[in-house]
Amino acid sequence: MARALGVSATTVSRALKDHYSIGKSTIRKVKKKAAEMGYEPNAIASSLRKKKTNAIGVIVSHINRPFISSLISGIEAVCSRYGYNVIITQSLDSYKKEREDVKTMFNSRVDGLIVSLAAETDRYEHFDPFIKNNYPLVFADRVSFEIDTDKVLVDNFDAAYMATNHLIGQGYRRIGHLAGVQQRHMYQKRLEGYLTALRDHRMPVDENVIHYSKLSYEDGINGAETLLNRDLRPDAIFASNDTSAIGFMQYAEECGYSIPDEIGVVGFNNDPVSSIIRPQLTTIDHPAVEIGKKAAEIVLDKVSGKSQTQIPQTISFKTKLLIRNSSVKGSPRGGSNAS
Amino acid sequence: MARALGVSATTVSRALKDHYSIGKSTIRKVKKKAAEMGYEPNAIASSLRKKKTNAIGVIVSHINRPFISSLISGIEAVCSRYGYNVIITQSLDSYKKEREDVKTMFNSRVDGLIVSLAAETDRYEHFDPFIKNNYPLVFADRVSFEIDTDKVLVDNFDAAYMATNHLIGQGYRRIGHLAGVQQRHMYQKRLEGYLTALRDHRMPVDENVIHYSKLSYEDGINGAETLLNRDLRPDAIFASNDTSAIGFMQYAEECGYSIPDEIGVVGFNNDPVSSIIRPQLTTIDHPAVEIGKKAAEIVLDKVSGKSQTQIPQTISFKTKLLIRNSSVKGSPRGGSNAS
DNA sequence: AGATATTACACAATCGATTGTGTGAAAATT
DNA sequence: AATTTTCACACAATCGATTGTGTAATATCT
Repeated sequence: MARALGVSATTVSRALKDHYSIGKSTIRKVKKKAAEMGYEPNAIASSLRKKKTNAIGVIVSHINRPFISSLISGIEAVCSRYGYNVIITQSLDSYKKEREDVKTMFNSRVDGLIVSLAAETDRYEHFDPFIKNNYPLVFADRVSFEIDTDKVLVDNFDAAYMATNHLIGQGYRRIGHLAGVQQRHMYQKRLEGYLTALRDHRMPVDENVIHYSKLSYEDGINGAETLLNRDLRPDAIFASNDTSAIGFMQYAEECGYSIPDEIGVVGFNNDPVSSIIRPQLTTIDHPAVEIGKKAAEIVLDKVSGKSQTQIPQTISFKTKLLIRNSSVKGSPRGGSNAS
Repeated sequence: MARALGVSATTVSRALKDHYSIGKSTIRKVKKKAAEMGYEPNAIASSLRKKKTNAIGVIVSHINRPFISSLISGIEAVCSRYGYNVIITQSLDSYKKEREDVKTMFNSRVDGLIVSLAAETDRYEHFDPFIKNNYPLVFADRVSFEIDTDKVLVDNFDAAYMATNHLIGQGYRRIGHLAGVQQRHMYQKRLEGYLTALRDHRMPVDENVIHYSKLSYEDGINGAETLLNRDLRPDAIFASNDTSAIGFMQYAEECGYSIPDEIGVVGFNNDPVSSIIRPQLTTIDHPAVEIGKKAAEIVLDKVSGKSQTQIPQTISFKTKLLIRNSSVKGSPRGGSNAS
């Protein structure tokens, strides 16, 4: 292309990169010409030759969810800093779509792939192309331990334990749980942490105060409707996400229960809404952006060959319990913008 | 590659696409072999040759915002259906970053570009590579009329007019406004719609009840603090987004004002939080996903050559006013899950 | 049977940047 | 002055799929 300015393509290519074998005057000349004719190198051709696309693939369930979009934001921030593009698809929690997405990503020859698994997924052969070719593959947040890859997640067990422990410490005696799909490891761990905390305090475990669902706002309402009508209703609830916790809380209030005095509520994720809702929701701070950043760093380290270890690592972030008004008896209903 | 099975690359390439000039038996043979050796075509090479990447670029300000992530979700849904990848970058509302992003997108040779402008942006030369090469370029939501491209947005004037009109109809007599950065066309139009509604009802316009900001939650609080301490405080507010509306509302409540009886509040966007907060927030339903879908459709139509017209079109979505409790005097504070 | 049409595939160029190797010319060395 | 070293650049192959053209082999027709 730019060889219409007298020199060979070789020279142009090398001049633009300050190659040692090109004369200084030529470099200046080429750069000037390139600038004035608005020349931009074709990344496609470069990718083909270098077998490197400078693109990282990301597969998530739904882009428009607070947690997921923060995750992506973190990934993009890191990738962009290192000159990598981010290609995104959403599996919509469908195993089939996820399969296709993985294939698409592979065909696009992304340099690495970050995945937050679809809810449906319970087999993992579709990741074989990446595994077998030793392409960087990192699972973020929604991971599976049935496949041997790098994983970045939070310590769900610990977080759930903290949350439940907190409710116990606040004097609640019959703590229920809104549990998620047990297919996903994260929700299993949250249930386990909850159960273990109860047992450690020699409190009875009652399956009747555990409600399984997909944790939507409506599921929270349904959960409240179900659990609060039991003979022995719970006097507190630990929900596996904020959305369902708020559904639960609002239904309980409509039934005339006072939060937190009669029923304590703890959520999970620290969605923006949790600090805006009144009473403010006690929840687990989930470092979504950090997880995204870390996942991206791992992938990029592998891509650049910086990372030595071939054995997959699992990075587990510690979470923080954010104690707010929904779980502390005697709290004011509104105000006190302490987040 | 797959020519290690007896035939030429030509034949393989054509067999996989059921080219007419390839024998049926050969096609079957090639496909079988390809399947069993897990052959996947290299999209990069294909892109280079066909000058088509099957990728659409998306530049937004911040990925992790309810509105933006929904926009992206819509874009991805359409692109994915037509076999296109979505490459995303976030400008972080920086003009400089947006510039770089556009260049990156161009170098990646995306087949089309969808942009929601950075708040800072007030020049548009960086889009020249797309304009001059006649690559599809569509602005979504945060558009500018200083550059001649396709645009997809909502009728901000009409929405603001409706919102203000509604407040007037509810008997509020001194309606304030939380206005956004006037750099952006959308916030100008919302201000105009607000002003026009007032004038049409022969109500006085008072700059003292208009508060300009970036519309964060804190900006909403500041706005309330400022406006409610004026000699003639507003008895209602129309905010240019939900986030600031909620900040305003909560601060007002903390000051002891009753919403909606003493002060009416209307937001903009229909963020998820708006129907969860109590009192539920009257707001404008902003079809973010639809805007994303439409923008993607326009781009893809141009890419595939379906679209005849060369003259840029502006698609303006009508919005709906969602009347909830924050603006209807005598409404109950909580409950009534009518969204 | 000979001529024409059809079928089935291979050849070779191409997309645009990259990179190892080759080669003149200028500079440095003995 | 002859030789070695350094410098500055061009040649040509390559990445892998695509595509217009060429050409055998088979089928169809008169």
